[in-house]
Amino acid sequence: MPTPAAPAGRAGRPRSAAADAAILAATRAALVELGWSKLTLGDVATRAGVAKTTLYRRWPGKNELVVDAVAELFDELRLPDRGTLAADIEGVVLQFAAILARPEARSGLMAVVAESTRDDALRERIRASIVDRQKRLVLEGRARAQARGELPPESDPVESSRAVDLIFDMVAGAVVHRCLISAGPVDETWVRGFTEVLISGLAGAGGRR
Amino acid sequence: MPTPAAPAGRAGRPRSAAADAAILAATRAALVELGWSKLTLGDVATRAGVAKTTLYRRWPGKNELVVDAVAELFDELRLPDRGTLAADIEGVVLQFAAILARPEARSGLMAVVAESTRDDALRERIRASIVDRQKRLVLEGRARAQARGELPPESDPVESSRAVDLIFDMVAGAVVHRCLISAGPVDETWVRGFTEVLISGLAGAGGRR
Amino acid sequence: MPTPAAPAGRAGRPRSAAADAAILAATRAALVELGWSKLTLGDVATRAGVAKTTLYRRWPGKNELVVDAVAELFDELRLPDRGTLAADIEGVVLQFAAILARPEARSGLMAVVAESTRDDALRERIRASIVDRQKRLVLEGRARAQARGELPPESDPVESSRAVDLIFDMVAGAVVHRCLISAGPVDETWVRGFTEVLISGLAGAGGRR
Amino acid sequence: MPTPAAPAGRAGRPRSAAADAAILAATRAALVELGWSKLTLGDVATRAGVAKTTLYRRWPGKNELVVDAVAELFDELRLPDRGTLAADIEGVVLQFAAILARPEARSGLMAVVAESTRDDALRERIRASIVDRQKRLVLEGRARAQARGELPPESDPVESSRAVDLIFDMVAGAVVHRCLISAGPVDETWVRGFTEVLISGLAGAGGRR
DNA sequence: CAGTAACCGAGACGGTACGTCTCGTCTTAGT
DNA sequence: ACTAAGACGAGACGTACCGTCTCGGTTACTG
Repeated sequence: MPTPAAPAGRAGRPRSAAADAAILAATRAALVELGWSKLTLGDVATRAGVAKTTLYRRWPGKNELVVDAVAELFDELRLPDRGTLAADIEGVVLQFAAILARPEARSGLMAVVAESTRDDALRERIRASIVDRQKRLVLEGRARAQARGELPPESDPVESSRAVDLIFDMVAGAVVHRCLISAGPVDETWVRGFTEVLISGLAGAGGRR
Repeated sequence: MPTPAAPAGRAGRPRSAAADAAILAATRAALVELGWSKLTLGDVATRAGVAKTTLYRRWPGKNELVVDAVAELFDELRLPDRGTLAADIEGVVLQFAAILARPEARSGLMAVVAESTRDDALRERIRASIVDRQKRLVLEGRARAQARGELPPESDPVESSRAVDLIFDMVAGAVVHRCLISAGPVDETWVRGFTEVLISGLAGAGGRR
Repeated sequence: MPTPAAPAGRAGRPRSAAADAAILAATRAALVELGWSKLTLGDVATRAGVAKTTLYRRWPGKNELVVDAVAELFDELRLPDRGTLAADIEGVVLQFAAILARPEARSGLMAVVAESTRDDALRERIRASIVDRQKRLVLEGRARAQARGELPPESDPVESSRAVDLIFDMVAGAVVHRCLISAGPVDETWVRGFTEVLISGLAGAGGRR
Repeated sequence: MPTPAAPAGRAGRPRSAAADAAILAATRAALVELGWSKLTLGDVATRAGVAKTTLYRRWPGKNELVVDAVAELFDELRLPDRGTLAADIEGVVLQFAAILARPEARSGLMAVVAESTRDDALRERIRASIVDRQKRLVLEGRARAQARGELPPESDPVESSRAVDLIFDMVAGAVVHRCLISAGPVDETWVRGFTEVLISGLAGAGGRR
């Protein structure tokens, strides 16, 4: 993820591999303690036992560093097999909410999204590292539901991809909004209500088509 | 919205009323040009033709100022009467997306949300000035749909309030995620697909209950 | 000497007068301890109990600051009245050597001269603050010698000014070279030898003219 | 001049002889373009087509490197035979001034002198490489003047050596001060005036003794 | 209608972080 | 054992904002 070293990759001392991991871990630790706006790259470097120059050699700035540090968190998400589509969705929503309850994700994620509204390269980095990377969960869930006969198989591939995007926006959007904006609890009651509306909506809308 | 003047409001020169409006307008202008992270209070003061001291006398800091400046934007939202619940929702979603397309809203909103993850007073300010204030749209929409006979009347007031919150999270969340995170277009196709799933979901979930 | 405040001299908080003196004293202290090349403006600011910004608001950089700090040292020079021109010169030469023996003068003076070879504004600052300012000693000495009848009165004012410059170059140059470059002792023997050659030269050259 | 290679000079690849010359030339070129304070060893290495490591293996640091680079410049000085002592002195003074007009000498020389005030090893290096090395000019000049009968032969060898030092301080000091500190022109007028005073002084002081 | 208290602009203040630069060292691979 | 290349920890650079403070001056209530 960090900017690669001198392209030819030959001469000179190679970059320390350990430094990358230490920097990302230090970034998350600093996010927990200080939040995004009080996080400074000098402090991250100190925590990582690394010079500031080393950090700037690998990432262009705070935003890109935080994207990479946060992106790793979402790779922990797994789609549990609970027997039904509804239960699977409830499971993944709870996991997602649990990650968003962690301070390093809370303040980091929204902040880089805010920055990305004025920086196209950053928006792409977020899309590639976080958004598109987690759409796998929607694909897996749908495939599993189709195998169980809960959903009909795909016909139109364009329509199919559009549906994945929509579902991802609805699920991720609702959870993010609940956790971070309206700041209500993501408990069993809320998750069950949300899943019920979503499943009904998918069945209803799909059936009408 | 700004911190009120000396308590009882007695002696001394009163605060300039014009300054408040000038400061909020200057804040929005600065958000458009610079985005949240490069916005400085010194610059806002200069744009507003006001001393930095004046600004700090009225707002505790950048975050609170931006919340107030952004909150005014969402008051423009209106629920159009297009004859059906689906059409009403589509209308308000498009308006919401239009506001989120404006740079002063894009970068300001997400940034203060990010900051609010570490500042409870700020979270409350956001909830009061932006979130709760716009739930009126959901209430209006439901009332109108009930008047039309598209939705059954309320029975349980607790359940009713919970449903408003859920719907608000789902609508606002999906639009925010689409606009700012996955960064896809909010066009007719997407809005129709979203509304279809939502309406079916509400009907299905409501009917099953 | 420092850059003056906002010209109009009216609005705003006035500059602290104490800060100037504290900064120049701190600069000399740092020169003593660290020498010119290891002197940092951040350290000077700390010693003076002042913020770095305050320092940069008043001086453009290290060179100008050191010139001002060092210039004050040479204002201590006095032309003693020892009865004869030769004795007066010996007195002032010994004083000059004593100043050049102090570490704040030694490393500061040569360093700014070195820098001035590439910076015309700095060269002018040195000339105005140090060189021209101390030519008073030559003028005083000559006037006193003329009063005593040791030297004839001036006739041509152009020639007179040229002679002052030459004598200053010869005296200051010899002492500086002895102290700082060839690094020999400036003791009674050396001073007497130097003065003897100089006085004879002045008499001889003057007489021939 | 550079630090010698592995003591006895046995095993392994021998040091490139060309590198030394290239480094000193690159140092002078960098002095011309950048001056002492902006000269960096990394830049010198690049100009010389040499790795930074190579440079540090041969010189302890910037100061020593610059001393060696500048010292070579003064070896160009020659004592011309113009028939009289006065004319010889004028000739060598003009040559000296011409060297001090070159930017690599101007900024390099004073800077290392400044550094030498806090570094005894450096002062010795300067004295050995530059000062003592050029005293040959004074010795040659005196010998030639004695051969012509312009000066009496030496009697006391201690006194003789002391006189050489004094004359060197007076000549070099005056020229350096004129060129670099008071920053006036070293033209025919100045040189003639200076030489006149000096010669008279030597004659007068010598005669009186 | 005089006093005075709170406001206003301007700008200097002590801090802190920025992102860049150079230092002198170290670690590669290649000669 | 040397070389070029380049990453490394360290730390100063000069700039930009922060939020506070100190000024002289301006209102508009209150006594």
